Amino acid sequence: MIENIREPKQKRAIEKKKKIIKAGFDLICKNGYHNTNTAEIAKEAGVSTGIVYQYFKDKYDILIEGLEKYGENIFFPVLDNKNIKLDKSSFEKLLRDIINHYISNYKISNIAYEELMSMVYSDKKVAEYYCKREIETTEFFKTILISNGFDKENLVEKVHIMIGLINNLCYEVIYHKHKNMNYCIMTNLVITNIKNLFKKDLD
Amino acid sequence: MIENIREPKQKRAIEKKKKIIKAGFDLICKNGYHNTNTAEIAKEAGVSTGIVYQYFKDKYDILIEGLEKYGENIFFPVLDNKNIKLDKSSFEKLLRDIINHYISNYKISNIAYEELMSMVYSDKKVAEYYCKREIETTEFFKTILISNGFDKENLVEKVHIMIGLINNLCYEVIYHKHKNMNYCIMTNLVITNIKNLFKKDLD
Amino acid sequence: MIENIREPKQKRAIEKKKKIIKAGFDLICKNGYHNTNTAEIAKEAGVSTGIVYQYFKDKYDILIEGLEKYGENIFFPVLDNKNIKLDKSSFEKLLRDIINHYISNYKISNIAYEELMSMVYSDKKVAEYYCKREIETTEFFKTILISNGFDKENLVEKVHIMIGLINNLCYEVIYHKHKNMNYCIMTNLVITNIKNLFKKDLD
Amino acid sequence: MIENIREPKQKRAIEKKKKIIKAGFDLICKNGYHNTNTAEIAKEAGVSTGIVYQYFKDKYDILIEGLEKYGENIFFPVLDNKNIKLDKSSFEKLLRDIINHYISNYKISNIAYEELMSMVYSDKKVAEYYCKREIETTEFFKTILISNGFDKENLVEKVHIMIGLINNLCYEVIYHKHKNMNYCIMTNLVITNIKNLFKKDLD
DNA sequence: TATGAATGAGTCTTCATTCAT
DNA sequence: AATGAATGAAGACTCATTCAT
Repeated sequence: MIENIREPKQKRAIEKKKKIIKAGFDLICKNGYHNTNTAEIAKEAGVSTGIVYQYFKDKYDILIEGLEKYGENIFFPVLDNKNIKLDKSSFEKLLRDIINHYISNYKISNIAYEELMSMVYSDKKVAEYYCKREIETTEFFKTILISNGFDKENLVEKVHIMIGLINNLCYEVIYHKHKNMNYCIMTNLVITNIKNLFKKDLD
Repeated sequence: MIENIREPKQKRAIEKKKKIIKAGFDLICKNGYHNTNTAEIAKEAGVSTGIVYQYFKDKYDILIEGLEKYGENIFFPVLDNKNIKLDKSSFEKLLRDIINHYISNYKISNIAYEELMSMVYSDKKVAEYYCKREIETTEFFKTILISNGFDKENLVEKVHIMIGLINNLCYEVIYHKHKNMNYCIMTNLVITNIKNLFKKDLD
Repeated sequence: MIENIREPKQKRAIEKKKKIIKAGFDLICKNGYHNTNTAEIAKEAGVSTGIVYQYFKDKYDILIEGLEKYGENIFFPVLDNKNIKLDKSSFEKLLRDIINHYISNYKISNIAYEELMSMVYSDKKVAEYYCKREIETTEFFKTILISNGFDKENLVEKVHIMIGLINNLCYEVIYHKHKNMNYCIMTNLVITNIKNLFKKDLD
Repeated sequence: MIENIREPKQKRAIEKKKKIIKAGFDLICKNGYHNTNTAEIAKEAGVSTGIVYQYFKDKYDILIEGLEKYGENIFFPVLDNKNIKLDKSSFEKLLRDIINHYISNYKISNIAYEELMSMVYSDKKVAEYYCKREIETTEFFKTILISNGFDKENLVEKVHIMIGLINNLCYEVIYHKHKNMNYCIMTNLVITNIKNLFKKDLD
């Protein structure tokens, strides 16, 4: 078989491809991969069903491209580098900012988050993407902490734990699956916990 | 409409129903819900497709019954109550036991775990089941800790964080998605972390 | 193949067969032949599914036996012979009695009537039964009229037309599919019409 | 949910849709709704099963569209307006023309007629269609009669009875379920009967 | 006689993908 | 480059009937 997938060169064609990615990714995030069919995607994108298969190998391909393009906002929301100012006294402030940032991002895209998390556990490429984002995030925090004089020893492990704690917390706050939990207290506990991880660096 | 679902009364029939649940749940856990069809389930269980629909409303129903029956081994593996001995000096030992127990259980059923976690994020009833198990586990630890004199204040929140930490750790150990991580160190960090949570109780 | 259908001899067995006929016929009349399954029939009759096939060749057989047993009340409701008194002056009264009798019978079993009429047009045996009832009814009226001195000439044809007129009228009255029709006038017209048929006999 | 039914735009596609309606309606009329499956319809129409569901919601939809398209020839066959000339002396001639027209039409489509009549009694939409046709026919005759100076009083009722008489007669002639009936005499009786209905107008 | 468990062919419907224009 | 028509395999579910006990 010849490789039939075309990379659009013309401006209008590029726009079209983008529209398909957006429409497909949005629908999948909203209704799930299995509940979204290509006809819907084409309709939502305002194109014919046939054209979809000139730009994408298959339905799955749309998801993956969509993920690459929009996934950043959904898994481990990126922080604005410039706003991060960190010294020992402002560490707690930073943590609270991160938590708030995550929560407000998750709130916006919580349906997408659930649908994609589902695929993290069932699809290899989505899992890889999630992992990549996690590593990027880890690296990001590592860099910041190192440049602020934190000890490099076991830093990856500490950051990983930190991210896990934050993620768990935020997920709980957004979906509050457990009725009898006080999120204010939980947040404080998590922050204390993280500060304990970096005790040496903060003293 | 008539209620078509029959509860088998004969011994052999009850066995057959169990076989269907087992076959269905196993296949779903192995290949995913969408990649498992009723014909396969029937074949694997050694029955006809028709009988499946006499004992179950639909394919989904098989999953849910399977989950109720076998889910305990997959989400938050249950600990043998009798082996738990806890005083302040043995707290760390307990944590290590839990972690090892979780890891060895997850190792056995890691494919099932991933497939079901996928549904935790996409299916309401599976999500509810997961949540139920989480609450049961939380209650279990709460009870133990209280009966050993731990302070009740914020105990739910602390245990929840503890479980989150353990889960994250074990997941990472099993799947080690991140190459450059030292699990021994991570384990120690997590244990220290948890001990810090209960600092007051352990002094 | 051996003929497996058993004619029940024991009293209890005969009762059972009757129950199946009643349950089956009732359900078919209520929900239609295709929307009634044997499991329902068995359940409604309070017997097992297996036993059904010892008394009946198949589902269809139940319908036919039911029809033989209960059809009289549904197609061309039978008149009480003894109450019929007819002389020339009371002919109109008789017609009105018949019409009222038909209407009150159809009212009771109108759902059954529709379901069975449906089968009159699609099933050979039901059609035959309907036809048989029509002939019986024709004969019944013929006999009465003859014994009251009506002319035998073309009597079958006249009675057939009469029955058609009455049936149409009653059907319309029960279901009144047409909004703008005055049934009182229609009834009078039909009666006049029938009296015209037998003009010679009534003068 | 997206609206999945497509209205074909290309010429060939429109043809195909028509073919499906024709094939489906013909098969249903021949074998009955329940004895016709979509695969057969598709095969008869020379298309794939998939395309059927792009043009029709379901099998039932095919029937209804077929009915709208071809039902006129089956229930209450339409008369050619231009050929109808009516004055008092030609009334009987008109009646005989109608009867002959009905009989020759019914002869052609008698199997269809029976299958559809079956549905008139079991299916709501088919019943509605039948009723609509009956009303249209009533209106048609009303208009003609009025324009020829017939009295408007009770005209709907009279025409309804007339149509019933004709229908009954023609049905009997086609299917002659009763062996010992003289159709020539019956026809004459029916015509006399109808003329009696409009006695005032014809004098 | 009786039960109810078991069968499996049959049906409608969906949808990713390809094709003709 | 684009359309939308067409494909057909696959899947969930039903139910009349038979079988084992």
